[in-house]
Amino acid sequence: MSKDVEPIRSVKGMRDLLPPETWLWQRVEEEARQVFHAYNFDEIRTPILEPTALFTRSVGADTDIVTKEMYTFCDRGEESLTLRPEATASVVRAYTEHALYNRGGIHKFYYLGPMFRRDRPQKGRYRQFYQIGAEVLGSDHPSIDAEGIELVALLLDRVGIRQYTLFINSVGCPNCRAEYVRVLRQALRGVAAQMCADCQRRAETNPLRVLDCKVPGDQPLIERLPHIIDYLDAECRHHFDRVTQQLRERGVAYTINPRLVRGLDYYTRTTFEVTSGVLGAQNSLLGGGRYDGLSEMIGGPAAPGFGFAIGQDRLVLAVEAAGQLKVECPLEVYVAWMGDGALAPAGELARQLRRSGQRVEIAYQPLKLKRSLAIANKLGARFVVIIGEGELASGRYQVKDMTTGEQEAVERAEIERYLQAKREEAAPSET
RNA sequence: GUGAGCGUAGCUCAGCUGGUAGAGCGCCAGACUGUGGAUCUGGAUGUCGCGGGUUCGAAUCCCGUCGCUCACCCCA
Repeated sequence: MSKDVEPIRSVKGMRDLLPPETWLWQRVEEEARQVFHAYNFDEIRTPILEPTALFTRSVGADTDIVTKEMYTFCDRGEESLTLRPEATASVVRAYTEHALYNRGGIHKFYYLGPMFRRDRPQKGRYRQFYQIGAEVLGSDHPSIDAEGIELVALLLDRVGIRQYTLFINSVGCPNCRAEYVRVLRQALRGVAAQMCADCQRRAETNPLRVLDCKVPGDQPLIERLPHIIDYLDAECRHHFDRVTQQLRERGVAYTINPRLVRGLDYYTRTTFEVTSGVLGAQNSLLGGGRYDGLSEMIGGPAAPGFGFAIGQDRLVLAVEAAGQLKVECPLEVYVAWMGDGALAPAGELARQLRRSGQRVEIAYQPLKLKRSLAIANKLGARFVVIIGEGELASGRYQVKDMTTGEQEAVERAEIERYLQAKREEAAPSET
């Protein structure tokens, strides 16, 4: 490392994911894709950069995300662009832009990728973070909500997470929410003075957020505030009852949390969230809900939607804590060769095994056998094939099983089959 | 944006009230010229985050600054 030049570091709140952790990330992504495919969701990929207005209109111009947490800049001094802080708005934009609603039916999308939010970093919260999410567009049927939540439960199960709480609530439609906010403001007028400074401010600016307050002293007061569920109109109430009924039928355990109000403006009716105790203060693992008005907010047609986003950084933390998902990426074969004449034949064997899909490493330069074996051992190789003068002369290579230390001479042409047989006898149940 | 804690070898950390830099792990080599893991021996690596101050002398004390972490806030 040079002492004269200031080393360049990664941007604050953005981190490198290194192996072996990337193996775990891949596993989580593979499980997610499988579950999405099983529920007939298709992948959608939208740009990371969007016009700023997409988010100011959808997420809510007064939310913290828009007012102070977005990476916004002017492109060549002209258009205001923003690194996406979430993906739902983009998916709905794409749905509208390509007039997918004209194709009829219900559209089910999933996506994986980085999002950007200029928060102060802490555990489970980064400025570049990753979400695994899904959106269902084109129907407001309660079955959509129930199926999405069922999907989430299956995915959590697949990655070995069993310790979590699923909260559900309904925030109603704009009509009943307006009524509730009025009642809530009324109720707050009486007690706000006894609450924390933040709540006193929220009582004026965004009374729903008072319900989220974590200050212990405020809790008894919040308990006595009216619940939005009691102010839902008949249709919203019916919708909520159908969703919860279906969750019971589907065997999905949930807890109704009347205080669960999502932070984004576009949510209607169903909201839900999964929290995990292993995540620290940022305990929300995923969240989502219905957003029947979002499409119109960004200039599209009326198009009901439902979706959720899983915080992948947090999901991986929870997967690691649960310790159920074992990820191994074993090196199958290390090819050790001695003498210049052995390089070509050794390379040929490595190429053959690699083409059949095995993970193979080969020494790049001449090494003593002792050194080769030490490297193979460090790399965790299951087998080492040893090729030197004697092996070349006989046409039989030494194959060493690193787990048992046993080795035997195998005909060159038989090596691939031999390794296959050894693997099967070691793990007969796996295929 | 606010607050607290922490910055010493590649990693994890020790270094008491100031006296000139250490351990374990890892890495390299050898004991062992074609046999890894174990053991033993030896070796390399640090502007003690950075800048300033106090002092005969600072990793240690003081101030500032940067970075990381956690929490608040907000949220996945």
